[in-house]
Amino acid sequence: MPVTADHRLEADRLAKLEAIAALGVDPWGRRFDGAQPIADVRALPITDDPMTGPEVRAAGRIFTHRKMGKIRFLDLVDRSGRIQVMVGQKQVDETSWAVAEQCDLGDLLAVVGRLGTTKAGELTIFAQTIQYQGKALLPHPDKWSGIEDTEFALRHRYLDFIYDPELRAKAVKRVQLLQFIRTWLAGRGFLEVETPVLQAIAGGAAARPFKTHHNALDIPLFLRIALELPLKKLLVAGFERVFEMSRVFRNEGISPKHNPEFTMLELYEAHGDYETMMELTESLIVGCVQTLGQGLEVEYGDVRVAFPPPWRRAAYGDLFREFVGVEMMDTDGVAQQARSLGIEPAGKDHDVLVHLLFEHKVEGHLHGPIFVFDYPAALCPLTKRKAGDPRLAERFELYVNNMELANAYTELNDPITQEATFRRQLAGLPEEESMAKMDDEFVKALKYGMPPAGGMGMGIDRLVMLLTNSQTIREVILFPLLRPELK
RNA sequence: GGGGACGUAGCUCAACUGGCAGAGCAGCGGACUUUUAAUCCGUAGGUUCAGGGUUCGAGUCCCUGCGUCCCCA
Repeated sequence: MPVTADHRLEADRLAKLEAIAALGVDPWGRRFDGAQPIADVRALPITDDPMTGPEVRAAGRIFTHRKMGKIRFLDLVDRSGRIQVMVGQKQVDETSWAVAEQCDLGDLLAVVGRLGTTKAGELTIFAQTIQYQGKALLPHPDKWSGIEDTEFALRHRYLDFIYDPELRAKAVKRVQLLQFIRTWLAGRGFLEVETPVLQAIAGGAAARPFKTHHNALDIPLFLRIALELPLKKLLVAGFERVFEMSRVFRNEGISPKHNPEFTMLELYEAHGDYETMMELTESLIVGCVQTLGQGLEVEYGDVRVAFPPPWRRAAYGDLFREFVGVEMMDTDGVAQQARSLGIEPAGKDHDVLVHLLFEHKVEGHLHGPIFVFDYPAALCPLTKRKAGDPRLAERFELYVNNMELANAYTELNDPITQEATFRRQLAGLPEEESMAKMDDEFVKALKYGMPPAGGMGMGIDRLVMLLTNSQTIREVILFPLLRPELK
């Protein structure tokens, strides 16, 4: 099928594609066995004479080239590094030279040759044969300035990874972190499970869900906004230690810290509580920091975050008193403080006001890492009340650099209280910000007996941001959501 | 949702107060067997995001829309 060129530059490259095909060479390449990572090639011992150097095989993309008559130097890049290749008309076979003459920046190439240095001292593969591995029909970005335009980069993410090595490195670090977390949790006896993404009731968090429809059943369904409820059903089911690290979806704004789909880790440990979760969370994150091999002091923007344990633990109420200046249980004091911030207290639940004040006046001080524990109970419908003080819930949030990184509870396993908290809609809280969504199926599961448990949830994207010094969530997501371009 | 900035050649960017749309890289043709952003000679490449308006004249000013980014809620 003929390919049509949308642009003169594409037409130039199509002509070369045809020229390569005319040589009897498949312009889209074929299997090439034994390619050594370029970084490994670079580490090989060499001799003074390139003719006696080690024979190497490499495959990659043409990044730059310098043509000098009947000889050309090109820089080949693969996942591991970059190396110069010399292709001379007298040094390679006829077909290889003919192919080399049709090469453009961005094309894919495999090369067999001997490793040595040029007169200028550059480590070089002196090609004996080259195998064409594919054409770039569209011109790649400028070889030195790369991609500057954010929109172009986002719409051509695959190019962004080529021309922004830091972005690529972050993607690799993300994979390392996910692998570490999985291995670490498995080592502690946690079973990784997969629970439904499509749910009849999107519970477990306060967020607006994406809505879809199942045709055969003719029912509305939602994409999950959290992992919590099915995982707790698995505690009822007797799995005892489970985790899931996967996508959740929230139909809300996009910002430097929010992508509509993001990766959440949630884990549940039967017979634990929020204090066991603090220990677990601390060890897990310390392990994450160490696995990237950068020490326990991490640069983030213009601040340093110190992760050596133990981390500070502070009661929500104590922080509230310190930074708001009134007791969090002081109804009049809280209302007065709210008014001074321009928040009208009438018609709002006391605990809603408390948390608004907390967000305004306390969060900015939480450089962390710091565990903030014992939250106002009304905000926590899925959390066990504190022994001896039902106004508080056994919940903590881990703050690092003023950002909520993890959230954990002593899980509420009492179905009677659970049903009551599901039914209690807090005044002053928009419905999409409420976690109280009646879920009879979940309450029923609790009625069969869920063991006491600690549970923890962590935003993986935020963790990766923090540990890779990324200021936006886009930098740690392979393909961030973007409005499609209208044409 | 509100406010601000931006959108020019394939890429990176110029174009003064409104006055002939330009450069580097990439491309095309040529010279060159040791280059390192190779160099040199020549050449081509534009719906200035889209639509409307003001003006003798608009990339530039005004309006609307689209898109991206930033700040705020």
